Amino acid sequence: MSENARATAEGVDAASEDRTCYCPLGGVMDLLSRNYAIQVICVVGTLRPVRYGEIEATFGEVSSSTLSTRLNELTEAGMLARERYAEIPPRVEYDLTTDGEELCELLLPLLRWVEDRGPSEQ
Amino acid sequence: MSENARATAEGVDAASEDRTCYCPLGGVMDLLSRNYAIQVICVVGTLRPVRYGEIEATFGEVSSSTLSTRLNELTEAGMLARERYAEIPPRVEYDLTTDGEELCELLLPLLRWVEDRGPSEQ
DNA sequence: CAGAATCCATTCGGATACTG
DNA sequence: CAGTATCCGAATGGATTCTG
Repeated sequence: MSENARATAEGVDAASEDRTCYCPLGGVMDLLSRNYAIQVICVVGTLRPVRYGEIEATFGEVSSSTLSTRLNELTEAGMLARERYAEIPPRVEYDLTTDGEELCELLLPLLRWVEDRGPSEQ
Repeated sequence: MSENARATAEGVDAASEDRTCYCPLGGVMDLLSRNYAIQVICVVGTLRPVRYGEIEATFGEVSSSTLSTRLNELTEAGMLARERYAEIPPRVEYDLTTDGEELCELLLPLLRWVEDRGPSEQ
């Protein structure tokens, strides 16, 4: 979107036409609204590269199925890269892709801001 | 665009030391993961002050119940302020609170980034 | 106009159990 | 260790209807 897309009182009637529409969120926005998705990005970005177990430990309460699903979704969306090492015991490392890095840079400030205000009194 | 998009790998690496736990997402994170929540913040931030009908028009497809719910949640969370005018026909204007402004500043770059990469990716 | 209330299909995610 | 598969209750959000 461009800076000149400024909204004025007159822009009201053109609301349904010209104006930037944030509605059709891409698949990424959709993914980010899933449980722990944003946190996963940030955890990987903070501990990269990081193993599955570490991520799981970071969120003590998440179920493996949920975390696994989130990891797969973000990997398929091109935000995470999964490196599998043929060792015994198996080792898998997650890291951010270039896109993931960009996203993480945008997400970390958000998370920090949320933390700073603490558990708000609603 | 802004220059602060230059955190680079250094910022990420530096954070590798601390083990901040992002798990306990505050109520705000929870709200943001709801449908259209992030977009609502950004739409209000862009068109402020904005009437209910305008917001609804911006998202052509959202149902009034969903939008209304989101608006209430964000208002109660202190991100939005609702001003009701005793006129006929009734007029209600939504605006960002101070907190909402801060949040919007963090969210807009995210939305722009998502838009820029488009839905064509993968 | 700006919603609130209700109903309900769909989705989401936790628990559990099981593999390579 | 690093997941996947399955089951199922909980939460979500759309459609519809109604109101000040």
